[in-house]
Amino acid sequence: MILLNDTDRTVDTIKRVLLAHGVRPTSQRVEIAKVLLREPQHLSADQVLARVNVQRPLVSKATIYNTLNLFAGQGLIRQVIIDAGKVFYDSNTDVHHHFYNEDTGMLQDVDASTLKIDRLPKLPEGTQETGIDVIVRIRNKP
Amino acid sequence: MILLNDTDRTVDTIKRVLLAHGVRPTSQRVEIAKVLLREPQHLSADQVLARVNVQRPLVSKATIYNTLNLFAGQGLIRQVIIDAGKVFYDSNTDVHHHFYNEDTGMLQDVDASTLKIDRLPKLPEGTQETGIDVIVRIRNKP
DNA sequence: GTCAGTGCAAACCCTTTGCAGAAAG
DNA sequence: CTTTCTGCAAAGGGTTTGCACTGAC
Repeated sequence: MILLNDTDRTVDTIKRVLLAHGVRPTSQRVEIAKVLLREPQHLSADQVLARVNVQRPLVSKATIYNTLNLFAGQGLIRQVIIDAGKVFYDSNTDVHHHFYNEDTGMLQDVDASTLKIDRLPKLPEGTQETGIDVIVRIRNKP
Repeated sequence: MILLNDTDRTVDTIKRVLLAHGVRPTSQRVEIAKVLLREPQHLSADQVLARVNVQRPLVSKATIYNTLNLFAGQGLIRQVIIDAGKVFYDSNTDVHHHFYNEDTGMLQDVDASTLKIDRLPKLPEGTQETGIDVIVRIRNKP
């Protein structure tokens, strides 16, 4: 996981992390990384936009989307797709799964060790696996 | 699974299936069911629209969406969410999982027996499970 | 100086909605 | 007859794009 604690979250460290992932550290990207890499969290693009721009407008919506897609492509964060039109960006890139509460909309981590897939299917000829997404959908008991 | 072979796919049988699932069998719904319940398949709303209206316009886009959501709510079909804005409707309602080929966009069934989840996580307090979605993402080998 | 990155607004895509007319029981 | 369903077109929301400007190296 590429999370940075408070002392690590200096602009210099963040720049180094970005460069290590093949991402040019522009000021906007550093701001976005600062928000995301603070702790394990699930944020929508809109939430990232809001948090980056709390004080004053630092990054535009277009750049938020470009950057989130770039980060995801470089393995800095991970996309979690919940519903049509509900994408979360997960700053925890370790192998893990998710609870999705359909009543509250809340997304919650499921540690890989507590949901064990013990048999993997044979992949179709000529393909390679790029990841497994497991979403356990839950609802509040009536 | 609620699939109907050729001899079963009479309007009367389809109407009976719909009624058994608490769905009023209007002519549009019968047409949509006829397309979906033919075989196990993964269709987008647009594909369903196209197939229902090959000969002549029988069902409008709004009704396609209304009906697909209704069918999914009544357990006649199942939604599979792949990407933001990529929803497929799966006429196979048995417990099973999916391969998603990111290169071709193809969705493929994974039989439940070949992907075994042997340990389930403890659900959060006061919640009940409504389903588990597993998507194995694959890519063509270079 | 050159090329990549950014911001803005418009464009896009898929899905949902409001409402009047049509059909089902 | 009453209620539900359908169709149309318009609205909606989240995301992407085109293009001129800005900033990084």
